[in-house]
Amino acid sequence: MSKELPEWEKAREEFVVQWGSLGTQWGIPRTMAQIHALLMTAPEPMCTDDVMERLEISRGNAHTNLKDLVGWNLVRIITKKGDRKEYFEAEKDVWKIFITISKERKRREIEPAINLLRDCAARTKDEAVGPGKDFHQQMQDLDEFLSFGVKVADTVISMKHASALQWAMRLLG
Amino acid sequence: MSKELPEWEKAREEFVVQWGSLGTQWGIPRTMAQIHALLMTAPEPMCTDDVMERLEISRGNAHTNLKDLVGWNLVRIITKKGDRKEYFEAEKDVWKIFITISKERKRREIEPAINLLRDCAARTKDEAVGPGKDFHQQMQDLDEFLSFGVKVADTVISMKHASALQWAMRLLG
DNA sequence: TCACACTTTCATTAAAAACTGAAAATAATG
DNA sequence: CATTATTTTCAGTTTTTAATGAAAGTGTGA
Repeated sequence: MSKELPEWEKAREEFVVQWGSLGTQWGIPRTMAQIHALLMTAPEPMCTDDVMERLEISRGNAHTNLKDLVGWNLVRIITKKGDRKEYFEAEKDVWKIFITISKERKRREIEPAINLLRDCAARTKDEAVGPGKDFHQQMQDLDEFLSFGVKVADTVISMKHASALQWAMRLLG
Repeated sequence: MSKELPEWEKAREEFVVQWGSLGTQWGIPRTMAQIHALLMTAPEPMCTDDVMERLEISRGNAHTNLKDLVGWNLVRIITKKGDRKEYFEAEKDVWKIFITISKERKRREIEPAINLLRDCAARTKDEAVGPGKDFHQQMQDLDEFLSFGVKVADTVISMKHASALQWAMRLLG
């Protein structure tokens, strides 16, 4: 007797697989994106074996990617009493997911870039004319833009969903 | 006699190399990011051979990545009269770069995701209770969030830098 | 129309990234 | 403390992605 999945589980299957492909285009490992999709749509927290079985992947792979997701603060570990296994549960609130990803990307991707730009700007601060000056200016422009973006992001990150929505609605007119 | 680079060119060298590494963390091919960095800081448009020589990469590699950057609208082709070579010039205006990247990412990454979410939501629209309903709701929430984000992005994309700045300043208080 | 300058493609190779599976480490239980 | 359940690591393998370099294609001008 095979497992005849209910309709919503078929849609979920599709979601997981496709989210995985989209992930790779985003530069996110396929398995990580799939696990995230799986957990975002999980009625209950899942353990490593659940994930392994569902996605037909190895223990090492499941483990590593689950822990990476925890490192991204997109997934948290749940323990049930009388059970020594770890269960994993994804944040499902879309606004919270957005905030979390914004924070992490800022930290991992934007801030290192800003550091590089500042370093390059500092090294050329005495260039007064020509290409050297232009280079310095370009580094500074990029730095200012990203730094300003970070400020905006920090503000949004600190907002409640409702306030952010209100604010954005005003923009849309 | 070796080429003793001026100070700003050393900083540029650093910028190109490091921007390349940052790129890979972003999911952008190293060479593509390096070429982009090189062109963003180029006093003059560069031809394929210039890029090959500077980055010590093959013709095929240089060609493919230059054309990919053109496909991203981050670089445009310049022709000089009396010269049949193509020269490449990157957009240097930070705000324009931002707009361009936003547009492309929307098209390549967000819109396909929205399509998937809508499909999954549609397939489960009749689920009235329990996990099936929750799944449907989750797909809808994600869809709504991303669609709203696209609207905001479209508005920002259509704004002049100055207006966007003014608007953001208001947010920052 | 031939030769040349340049661009594009693509089969092959190289490099990087992701995944496996099993062993080692850890920690809970009795 | 010994057993057992579970997590973590990692050397080796597979898969994917990127880069090479040479050949094919294109189009311009003599």
